[in-house]
Amino acid sequence: MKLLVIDGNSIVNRAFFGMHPLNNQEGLPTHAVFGFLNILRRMEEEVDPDGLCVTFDRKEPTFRHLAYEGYKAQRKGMPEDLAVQMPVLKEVLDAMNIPRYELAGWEADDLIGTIARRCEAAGWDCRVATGDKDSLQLVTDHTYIELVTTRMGKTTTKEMDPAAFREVYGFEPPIMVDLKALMGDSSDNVPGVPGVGEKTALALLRENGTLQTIYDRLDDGTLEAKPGVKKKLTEGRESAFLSYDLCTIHRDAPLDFDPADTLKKPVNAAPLRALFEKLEFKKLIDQMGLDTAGDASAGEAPVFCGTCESEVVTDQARARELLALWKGKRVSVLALPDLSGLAVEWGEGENGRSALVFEKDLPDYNGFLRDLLSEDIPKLGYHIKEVMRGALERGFEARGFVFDGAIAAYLLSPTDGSYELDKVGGQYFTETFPPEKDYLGKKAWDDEESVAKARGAMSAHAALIAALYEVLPPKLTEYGLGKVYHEIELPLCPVLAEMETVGMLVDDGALARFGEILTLGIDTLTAEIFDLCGKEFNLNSTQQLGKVLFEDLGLPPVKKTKTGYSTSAEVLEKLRPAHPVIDKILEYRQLTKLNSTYVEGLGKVIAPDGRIHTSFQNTVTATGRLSSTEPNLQNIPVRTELGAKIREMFIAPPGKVLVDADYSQIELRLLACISGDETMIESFRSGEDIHARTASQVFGVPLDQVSHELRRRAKAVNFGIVYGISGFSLAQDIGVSRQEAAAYMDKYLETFAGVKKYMYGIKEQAKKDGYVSTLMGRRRWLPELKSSNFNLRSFGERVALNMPIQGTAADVMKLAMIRVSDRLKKEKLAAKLILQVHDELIVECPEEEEACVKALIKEEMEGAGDFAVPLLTDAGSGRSWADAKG
DNA sequence: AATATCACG
DNA sequence: ACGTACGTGATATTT
Repeated sequence: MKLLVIDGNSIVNRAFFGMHPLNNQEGLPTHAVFGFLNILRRMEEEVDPDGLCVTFDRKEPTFRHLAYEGYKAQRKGMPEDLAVQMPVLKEVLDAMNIPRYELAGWEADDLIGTIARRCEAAGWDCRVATGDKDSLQLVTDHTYIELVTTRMGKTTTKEMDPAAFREVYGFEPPIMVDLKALMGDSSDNVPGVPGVGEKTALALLRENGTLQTIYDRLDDGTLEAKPGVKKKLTEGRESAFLSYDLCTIHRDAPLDFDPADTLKKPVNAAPLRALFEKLEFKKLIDQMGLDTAGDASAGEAPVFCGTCESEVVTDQARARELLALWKGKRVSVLALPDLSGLAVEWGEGENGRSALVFEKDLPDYNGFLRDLLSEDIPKLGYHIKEVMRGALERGFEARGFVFDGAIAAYLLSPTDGSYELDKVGGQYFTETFPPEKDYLGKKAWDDEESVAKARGAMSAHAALIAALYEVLPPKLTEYGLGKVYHEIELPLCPVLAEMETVGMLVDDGALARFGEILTLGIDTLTAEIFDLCGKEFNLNSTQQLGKVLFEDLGLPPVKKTKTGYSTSAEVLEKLRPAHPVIDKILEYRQLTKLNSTYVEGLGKVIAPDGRIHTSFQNTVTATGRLSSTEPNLQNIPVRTELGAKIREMFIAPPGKVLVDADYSQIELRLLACISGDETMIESFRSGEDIHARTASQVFGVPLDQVSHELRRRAKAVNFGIVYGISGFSLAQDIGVSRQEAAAYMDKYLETFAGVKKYMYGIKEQAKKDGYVSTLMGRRRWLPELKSSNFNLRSFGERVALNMPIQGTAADVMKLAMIRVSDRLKKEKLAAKLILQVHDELIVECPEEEEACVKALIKEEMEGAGDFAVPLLTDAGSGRSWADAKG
């Protein structure tokens, strides 16, 4: 038999800090309960126990706390938002018939220890789910700890059995207490022996086994240790044994516990359903099969299109009738890929109605689209850029969109990653919506049953778009996102649609020839590498390569990954002098990367018109940048000579040229403006070389004597500052000692005092507000800053620093794109914007427009923002991307 | 589906 | 003392 014990306080804390806040409509925070239930359900699935129970701390201080005042002082009260969820969670557990244990004066750890001991006594196995590493001392052959960690918002568990424990710590579980008694634990305010850290403590324990032995030997003079250590041990004796006591989990709590009580029982369905409804955990009701439990709300609150009548339009007369009806009305449009079909929903009194129109069914489908997508019918959409591209591919422009639900949802919460309609609907409404794959999936239209389902889903989603139109815009206004939404994101959609449609011309012949050269090189290198290694293997397998390098050839491993040896370029670079094969492998890597990702990858996506049409994603990044997919044209090589050859393959057609303009150091300029640092602002205003200036200040040499190397280092410091770097990483990056790197940073922040002030100020502000924003108001929420997890919190702090800078640069570029596109149209030029790479724009235009376009694009990019320092661009032109960039 | 690696700003 | 820079996407291997 097996029992799963959940450490209630620990897990609910993980859930609370690890998830985005969630409220029900009454404003009651619910995400801690929601997260807890998710973790509980997952653990139950993974562990598959016979019994289940949950333990909780009581607030009162325990007898152990009283023995040492510092302990209590360290404990902070729970955040209000979590505290109000605790009684709710307990109510839910009761309704689920899961026993919970709490005992005044005893900590959850002690209860768990007690439960585990009694389990073992009864012949049961015990699994403890907790995020608290202190519990690891409980690990035995029959009691494992399921260690729950939340990293970057994702929850994972690691099962710690005795073997796993030894693997990580190198000693037996009970020794953990001895270790902490020596080294202390600042997070729990356990003092330990002052002056003894992890290294010393581990060494002592390795030699002597336990704390008691160490002191016994100290007393009888047989302890082997440096005099300093002995002195510290003598002085810290009392503290050590007090710490030992503080850290020991007591397993003798007077708890009324019998493993048999924990055997699983069915839930009390009706009250549980009522609770979940109050909490708006619609999906849990579904998943736990509570739909029919009780009859709390059966029959009421239809889904938006629950009474919506839908029809499939197949004849022109009906289509014309509908178009006339929609004129001047507001309709929702949900489109299938390439506009091959769509659902149009419109309100009629209480009920919605929807029309489903498919290219294959309607004779003059294109004519229908033209009318529907004209200015005369105001439309609500979802990913309207896709509709606009679809229209352009059919030869006309889509107009009249007044709302894009996907963009609105993205701006409100840009870190969600994806915005499927059902997911967003589930976030803002209590209903559950059918999944998008009902109409986008592979088999969505295969048989009669799927078709009916697909149509229903499309109607429901079209109706949902209208509902989102009621809910999201007020929130955009409330959060100050109106400007970014109306003045940047919406007007950018037609620009992106046009860029994607126009695409970029590729010299496929030259690309293929380049591929042949690469292949020759790859074959030669492969043979040479096999020869040098004395065997053949799959060079693309990092596992096999690792074995060959570090086992067969006996090279020293520099770094490990979780699956074995690291063979990354960074590692290989260090190994270069050690063996001639390393060079060949690096070269092999470079060639295969170029060949498979760029030559072959790009070759596959050249359209019949000889051009590559990327997709720009405008609801993906957390900072407001665009991203580019299928193919990604924002990571075409440029940094190495060979790689840059790929850019020679991107060309203008005969009679045309490419014009390329990029912002010069836009992020650093914005750092200067956002932080208001006088020195940096002045430097940019006077047109200095900022990296040289930085070098001069930081390294203390005259401006005209800054060497190439010093400038390179200063550049790395400047980049690092924008990313919220630590001294360690800077050292790694520029290859100097940690102390040296730290000194550079100190000097930097001394020179640019405004930047230093910003670094601290923005973190404080972010912590207070819960978000950071760009100068235009784009916002990113930072729940990470409240995390108790050091790494997650530090990450949040770096993001707080970086997002306003990277995000403002993204805003500026988006504005520039709208301005450039508008100007080109206004001036009636044939020039077309075809690509954006974060700080770079590319236009294709007739040769005769070259000079004019170059001036225009420079003017519009530089005029896209008005800041304390000028925005400058470098512009060039040529027959290929490689030429234009020079 | 997860991992390792590497391309870009 | 933590663990080590922000933002992306594609490919190949392995599970």
